[in-house]
Amino acid sequence: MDRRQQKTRTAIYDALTKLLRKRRFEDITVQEIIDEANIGRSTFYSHFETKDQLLEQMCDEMFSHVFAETLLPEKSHDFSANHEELKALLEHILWHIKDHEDNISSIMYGESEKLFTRYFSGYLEDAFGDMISNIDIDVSADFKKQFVMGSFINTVKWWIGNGLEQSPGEIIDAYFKCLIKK
Amino acid sequence: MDRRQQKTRTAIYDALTKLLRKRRFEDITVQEIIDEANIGRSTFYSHFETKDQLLEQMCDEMFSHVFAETLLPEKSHDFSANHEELKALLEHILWHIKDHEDNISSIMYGESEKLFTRYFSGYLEDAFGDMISNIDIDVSADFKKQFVMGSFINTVKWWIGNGLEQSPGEIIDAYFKCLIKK
DNA sequence: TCACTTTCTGAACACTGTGTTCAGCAAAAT
DNA sequence: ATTTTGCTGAACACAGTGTTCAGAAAGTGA
Repeated sequence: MDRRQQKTRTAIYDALTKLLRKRRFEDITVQEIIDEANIGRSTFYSHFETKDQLLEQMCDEMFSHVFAETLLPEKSHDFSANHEELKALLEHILWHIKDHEDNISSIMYGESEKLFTRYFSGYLEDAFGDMISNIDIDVSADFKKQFVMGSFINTVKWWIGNGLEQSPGEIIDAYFKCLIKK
Repeated sequence: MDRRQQKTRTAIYDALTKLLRKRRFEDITVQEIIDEANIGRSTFYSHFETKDQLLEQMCDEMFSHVFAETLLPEKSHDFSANHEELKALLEHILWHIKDHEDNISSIMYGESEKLFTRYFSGYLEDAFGDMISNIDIDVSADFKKQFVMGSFINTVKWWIGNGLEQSPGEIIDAYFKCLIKK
C-alpha cells in the first residue's frame, strides 16, 4: 500500500484519538478531525464514507488488537473444574486493555462505549459459556448468562472509567469474590 | 396553566413517544415531532429550548412518576437484618416500571438509556446503602457498590430489553439468588 | 531522467437539520 | 370588550455533512 495512504490513515486515527480525549465523539466535527490531522477534506472522505464509519473501523482495529490471541489459543479451555484457568484468561484480557489504556479510555464515552460492549460480549460468550452452565443456581440459563457477563463487563467499564487504578489481578479477584461468594 | 399550553405539551410528548417506538431519539428530527404533534415550529421552540431538553424533561417527568413515593415513605427502611424489606422495595419499583412499560421501553435505546441509568442509580443509592455495607465480602466498599448496583441496573435493563417477560417477583428472586448465593 | 499512475488538495457546492424572528391570528382571562 | 397570552408558519441565519473536480504533489517504473 502506498505510503501516503498509510500516512493519512494513521494521521486521521491519531487526530480522532487525540480529540476523543477532550470530548465525546458526537461532539467532534469532521472539520476538526481534518484540521487536527492536517489533511484535505476530500482526502478524509476518500478514506472513510462517514464519520461513523471512521469510528467503527478504528474501534474494530483496536479491539481486534486488544482481544487478539487472547482467546483459546493453545489450551482446550477447560473452565469447568475450578475457575483458575478462566481467571487467568480474564486477567490476561485486562492486561491487554491496560496496554491500550490511552485509546480505550477515550473511547469509553458516548456512542463508542456501545461498540466496546458489543465487541466485549462477543468475545466473552465463548469464555464464559462453560463456566456459566457450571454454576449451580436455580435460575434460567439466560438470566445466569446475563448476570455473570453483564456484571463482568460492567466491572471492567467501571474500572476503565476510574482510570484503571487497580491491577488486573485485583479486579479479577474482587469480581470472583462477589460472584462466587466462597 | 393555560389549557393551550397543556395541550401542546402533551401533544409533543405523545408525538415523541410514538416516534421513539420506531427509531432512536438521535435519528428523529424536530420537524417530525412537530408534524406528528401537529403544531407550529415556533410553538415547539417556545416550549423547549432544544431537542435534547425535550428528552430530558420528558424523562424527568416520567421517571419521577416511576419512582415516585417508591422510596422510603412510611418505613424507616431497615434493610440490614434480612433482605425481605429491600426485596419488597425493589419489586415495587419493578411494578412501577411495568406500569410505564410503553414509555420506558421506547426510551431504552440510544442516548436516552443513559438518562435512565443515571436516574436509577440516584434513586438506588439510598436503598442499597445499608445492604451493601452489610454484605460481608472482602473487597473495597466502592467495588461492592459498583458490583451490586451495577448488576441490578443491568438486570433491569435486560428485563426491559426483553419485553418484561418475567414478573417483577421472578426477576427480584433470580437477582438475589445470583447475588447472595444462599 | 521522463512519463505514468495514484493520492492528496481545497474551494465550491448541494443538502439537511437546528434554532430564531416576527407579524398576524386565536383563545383565554378579566 | 379589551387585554393578555399562546399558537402559527414562513423566512432567515447558521453549522455540519458529504460530493465534485481540476490541479498539485508524491510515488513507481522504464
